[in-house]
Amino acid sequence: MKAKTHSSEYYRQMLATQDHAIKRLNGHAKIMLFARSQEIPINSEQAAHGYYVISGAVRRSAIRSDGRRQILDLMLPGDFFFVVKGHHDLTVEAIAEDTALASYPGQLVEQLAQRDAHFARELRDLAFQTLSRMQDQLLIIGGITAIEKVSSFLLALASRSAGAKSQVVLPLTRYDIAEYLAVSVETVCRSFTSLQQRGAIRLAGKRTVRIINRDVLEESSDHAGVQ
Amino acid sequence: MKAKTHSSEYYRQMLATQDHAIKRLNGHAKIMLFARSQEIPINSEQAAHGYYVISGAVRRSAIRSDGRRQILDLMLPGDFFFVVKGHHDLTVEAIAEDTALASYPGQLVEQLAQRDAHFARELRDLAFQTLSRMQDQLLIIGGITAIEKVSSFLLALASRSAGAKSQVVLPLTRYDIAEYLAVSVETVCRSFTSLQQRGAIRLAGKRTVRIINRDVLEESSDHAGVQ
DNA sequence: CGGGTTATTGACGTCCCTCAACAATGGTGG
DNA sequence: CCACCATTGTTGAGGGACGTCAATAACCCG
Repeated sequence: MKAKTHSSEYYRQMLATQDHAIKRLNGHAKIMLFARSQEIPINSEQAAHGYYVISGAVRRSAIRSDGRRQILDLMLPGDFFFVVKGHHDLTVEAIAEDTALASYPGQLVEQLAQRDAHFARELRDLAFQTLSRMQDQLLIIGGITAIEKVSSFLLALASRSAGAKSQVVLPLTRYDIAEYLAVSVETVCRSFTSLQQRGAIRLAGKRTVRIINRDVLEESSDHAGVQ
Repeated sequence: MKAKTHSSEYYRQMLATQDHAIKRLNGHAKIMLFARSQEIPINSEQAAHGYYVISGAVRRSAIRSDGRRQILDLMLPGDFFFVVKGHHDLTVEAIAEDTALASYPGQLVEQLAQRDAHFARELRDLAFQTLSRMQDQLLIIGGITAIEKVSSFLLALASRSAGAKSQVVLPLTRYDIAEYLAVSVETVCRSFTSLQQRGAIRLAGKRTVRIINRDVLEESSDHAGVQ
């Protein structure tokens, strides 16, 4: 049974619930649907193109010289992000099937920012969102053990995803998680099973994590807890 | 023999050589000197306070729940950075003795940004600088082996530091490097000696690294090279 | 000179990456 | 609908890399 693709109107209604400064441009925003692994266009204008994640997930990643891929940022529903023609060769692509984005042409954003100084300021705050996300990721990756990383990752995901905090639906594969945490896929799997054996989480299906004991999970997320 | 502390006028001349959009506010900028490990004030206004590094080095770091410290960003001469009253408890402090900063009051920056849309745009680009730095760091930390991390770190430092690229003066201790790369201090040391044995670098004193063979160093900076 | 910080090297144990095999899943076409 | 195949997920064995503990050296500054 395949998930039904929603109408453009459906996504536009979801978009209306957002609370960003950008919402003032919603009238001019285009709703775009992406398949898994499909690249988000950069539209190489001068101005930085803006996107808002309605549903699904998006990753920004870079390829190392040795071929490995490192996910640099992970955008979830409710997140806003810019796409600039970076000096590095990094790609931005949809992770989940049927990822819905609202697209704000850089031209329009730039114009409004020039007219409205208050809007320009909120735009800057939006950029700090990205910075904050990357800081969190840096702290997660900087962990010593793999269980530490996976635990922090799950907690971060739980706090970012809307609704019930005790159940997290992973929008990414184990491979994506591995590339995000800079560990091998096998280690990610072993960490999951280990956390399950400790009674911290329970896997309901491959992609759904129920947080059984948050204390144990938080304890595992720092090095003292793992010992 | 202690390095002579320069006059405020000396630093102001160095500041005049900068090429940022912020230079228009140089007249209102204050020159501030910091000792090693001295914290940079946040001035908790609403507006984000701006700093330009004239000489020395600054680190932004966070303390983990297990007590370890992670350096989240490293600012070198020529870099511009903002200090916002972060939701996380992170500290910003000088690394090197006699670190000289130009301080741009958030109030003034905000005002000019409101008057001049072009300036506001350049301000946004300045924020992307920070983003770019953190992306580089994420790629470095995401490396597998320690030698990989140290090699990338040295190369990044060499490309960021002005002047002769074949000689890098480390503004930070081994401990700082360890906290930046998220590895132990001992491993940092071993990586240095290992790179020296391979003929990639040569340690001239504890804090000066001469890059003997850049090819070997670049080869060590990806995993294929380390094998 | 003396004490505190910084830097280096060794021994040891553990964690994780690699290779490998296999299971489970999902989509496609007959 | 089922067979097939690619993708995704899981578990085991083995070896190398790194963290920890420890001792010592080098350095800085009073």
